[in-house]
Amino acid sequence: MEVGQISQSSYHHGNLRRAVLDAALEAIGESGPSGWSLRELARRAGVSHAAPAHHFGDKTGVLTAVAAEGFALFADSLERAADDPYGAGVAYVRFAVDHRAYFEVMFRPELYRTDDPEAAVARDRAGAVLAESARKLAPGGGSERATTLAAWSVAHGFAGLWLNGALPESAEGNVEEVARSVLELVFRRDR
Amino acid sequence: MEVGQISQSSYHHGNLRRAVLDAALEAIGESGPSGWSLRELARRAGVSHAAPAHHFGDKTGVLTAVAAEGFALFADSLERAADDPYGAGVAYVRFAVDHRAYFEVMFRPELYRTDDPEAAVARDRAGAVLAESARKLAPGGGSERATTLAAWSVAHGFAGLWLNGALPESAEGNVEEVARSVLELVFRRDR
DNA sequence: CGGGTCATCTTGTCAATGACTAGATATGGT
DNA sequence: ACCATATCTAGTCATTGACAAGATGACCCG
Repeated sequence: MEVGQISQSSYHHGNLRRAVLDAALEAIGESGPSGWSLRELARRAGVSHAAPAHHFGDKTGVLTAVAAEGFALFADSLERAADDPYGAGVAYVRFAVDHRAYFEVMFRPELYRTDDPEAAVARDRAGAVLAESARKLAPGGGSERATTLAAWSVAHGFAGLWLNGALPESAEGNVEEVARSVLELVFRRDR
Repeated sequence: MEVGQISQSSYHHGNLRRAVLDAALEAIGESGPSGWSLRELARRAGVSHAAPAHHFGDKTGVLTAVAAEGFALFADSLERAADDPYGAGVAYVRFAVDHRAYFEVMFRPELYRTDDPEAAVARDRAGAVLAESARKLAPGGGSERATTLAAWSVAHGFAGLWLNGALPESAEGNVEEVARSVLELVFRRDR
């Protein structure tokens, strides 16, 4: 099962599933989550126009796989930073910036099958880390739910605004630096 | 605002531009910002398959018009609530919930022509209200920019999370009520 | 070695779509 | 009454997503 550069000219690709996913991520990065065609992915991977559908069923299947892989990577990132809620918030934004193609699909339910088992498992894993972080943020107290939502919202909102270029000139300079100064206000409130 | 039962069978529609826009908003509400075709809009409006293109140029043109109209309505909503920053935050979320179809297009630059004059004017108008509100939130102080971004992020993020159904069970019950409790934490910090 | 089995990939096809062209029809100004 | 122009229709083409049927070769068992 070597993944390698085997079979440049062979009938069987060797790792077409991976190649199509990579092509999809590239295409998403260039023109958004739906600015490409299955046939374009096939061309990028150098295979026939129907080959991608064999591995993913249909276009939605490709996006489902992207979302599933994205949530898995996302959960990994969050877990590495989960000691401190503020760190998790920074990791949230950093993931969105560093893995834009994944992020842009993950939170767009109309694009993929949200009930896909693999996607659901990964999403729940990420959700568990967020919930745990939130519990550390607001220990006890009636405002726990609100605090949780506020923290999640500020990270998600900043990431979204940055990704779609809505931030006027604020994103100039180091994104992470700006993100930190914003997140601090909510994650490290002098209550 | 029935534009008219005029000309049910006439060659000219009378207000096709409006009819296509309404059809687009309806379609977006049902299946997302790109889950429809120009020809479907034509069918909904009862005109030929090429009629919509005459008024909007192409599919991107329809989305551009939706975004422009959306930003105009958005600016109106914000202006009505601009006295108090917290009220503006609530209006922000309420607009997203009440005018979901508009909102889902407005903050997705890859879908439309962001440099469209009409869209740009409306967007700037909304931006000005937000900036003004933010100034009231954090009068002076070096953290003004961070506070502004945090407030914007929390409203935008909550709206986005609610719209794509990411909030676990928090959205159960009155959305506005939950939104208020979240926004309060950032907009009315007991500093 | 040899044959069978099956996932992988290709070729062929079809309806739907976006975009374009040319033409038909109404509207309003003069 | 005439005509310039905006509005809408009919026709066309390349591209696309989805599907069906067939070709290829990897792997297994003897």
